[in-house]
Amino acid sequence: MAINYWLIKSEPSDYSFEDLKGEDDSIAEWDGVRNYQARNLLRDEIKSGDRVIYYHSNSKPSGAVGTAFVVKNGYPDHTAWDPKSDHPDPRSTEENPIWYMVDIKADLTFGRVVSLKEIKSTPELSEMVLVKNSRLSVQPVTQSEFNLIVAMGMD
DNA sequence: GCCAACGTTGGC
DNA sequence: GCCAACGTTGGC
Repeated sequence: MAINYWLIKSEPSDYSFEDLKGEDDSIAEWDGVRNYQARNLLRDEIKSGDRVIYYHSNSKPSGAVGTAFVVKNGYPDHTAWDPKSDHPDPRSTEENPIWYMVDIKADLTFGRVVSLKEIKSTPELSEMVLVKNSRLSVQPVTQSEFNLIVAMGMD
């Protein structure tokens, strides 16, 4: 089965790509997503083996900084029912989870940031969800968009 | 720090 | 089911 490509956003002051690389095996739970559109992707669409672009939002400059692999399919986000977590949601329970997450493992580290400005000024990338709906924190990208951004980041 | 765009909530 | 109010995201 063909793999799919995604882009995930994080504020580096919250959780950066370097933080991910600092985890055991460079693997982390991608928790805390509290948006239904993104949740549906995490629960239903994003599968182990898929590749993701890691994007730093609210940064200087904002942009893509590396890639990661999905290493675990969607499963309930247990931080939702932990009142001490950063993103508690009392409506979500172990019996009836609302929110989902996947596990990701850092892969390529770009030699430079592929900035949002550069993405916006690249005609081949003008259809990206990132450009059209800047708020979705987990979003699909095409294989050609993925490959082009990697090529730009690794050149 | 400002604020536009967007998603969610809740009154009716 | 509409929509105003509110909260959040994220570029700038």
